[in-house]
Amino acid sequence: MSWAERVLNTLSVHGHRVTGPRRAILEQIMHYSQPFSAEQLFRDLGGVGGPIGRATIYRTVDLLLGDGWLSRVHWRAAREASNGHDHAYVAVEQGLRHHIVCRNCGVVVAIAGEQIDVLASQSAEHAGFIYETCSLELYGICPTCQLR
Amino acid sequence: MSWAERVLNTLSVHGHRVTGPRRAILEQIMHYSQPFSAEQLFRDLGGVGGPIGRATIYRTVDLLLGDGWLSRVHWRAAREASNGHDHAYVAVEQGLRHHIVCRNCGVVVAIAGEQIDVLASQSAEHAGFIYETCSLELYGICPTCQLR
DNA sequence: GTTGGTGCAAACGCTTTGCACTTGG
DNA sequence: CCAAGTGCAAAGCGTTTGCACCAAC
Repeated sequence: MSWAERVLNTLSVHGHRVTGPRRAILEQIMHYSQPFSAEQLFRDLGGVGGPIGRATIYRTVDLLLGDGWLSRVHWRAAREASNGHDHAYVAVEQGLRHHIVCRNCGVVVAIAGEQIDVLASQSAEHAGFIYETCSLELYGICPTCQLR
Repeated sequence: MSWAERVLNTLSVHGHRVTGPRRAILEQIMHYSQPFSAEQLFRDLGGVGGPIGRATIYRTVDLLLGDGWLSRVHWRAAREASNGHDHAYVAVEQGLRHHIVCRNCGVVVAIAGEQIDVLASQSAEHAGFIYETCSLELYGICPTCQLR
């Protein structure tokens, strides 16, 4: 079952509707290997005059973000890779909340984070906090860019 | 030497000027214990008609961000704590790049991250990347809020 | 005296909103 | 059926920019 299908199933279970625009948006998101912006999504889905309105894009991105299906990336390198837009998003695979972004080409690779989660929860407790969640963004140069 | 003084020294060394507005902005930032937005900074420094223009706030925040003196926080909880504005910033103490944010009151505590950095660099290498840097945001409930 | 920094106000562009229409369940 | 979802276009608003003036070094 693909990421898009999993998202649709969950939406359905949560009482949301599985609509054409949502299918199209999810499908498009799956094709990205780099952080993308809402505007870029809009453009790639047909832009002005296309079948999907801007508002729907933003509302859907918000929905996905709220349910943890998307993660925001906001460092300069990531933003630049995403055409200069301020907010870039990355699809989140189950259990792979963390990711590493290439500062050169912007490609994103999800990484397993059990150890990170453990370490994070320990750090939180050390500060007296009740740990809830964390988000880690790594930056570096990907294998492909290293060869150039 | 305070954070503001350290920042000013570094700016000076880098060929930037130590001006009144910059002093005021740095001073104000030191007073925050929660993530703050550019707009909030502008308001707290006098707002419209005040001694410092909006443009200066934004330009300075950008400068500080670029040199790593500020860190961006962008999760919903943090944003809400920061009056609903999209971008929230946190002053970065030397070596304490990571921080934990209380989901309830928004208070921020810096945390040491040697272990996190080590783990991050290992994860990056495991993915074939040349590690450069990382940013970790933890979320939880602070000691004070736990008592309520 | 230079040149980087600043303030102002207008321009920008991403995001949100109101409302009538459409559609999924 | 009917509430959730959508499209459109306008409004909103945080952020950037151009330009003349000012002040740090």
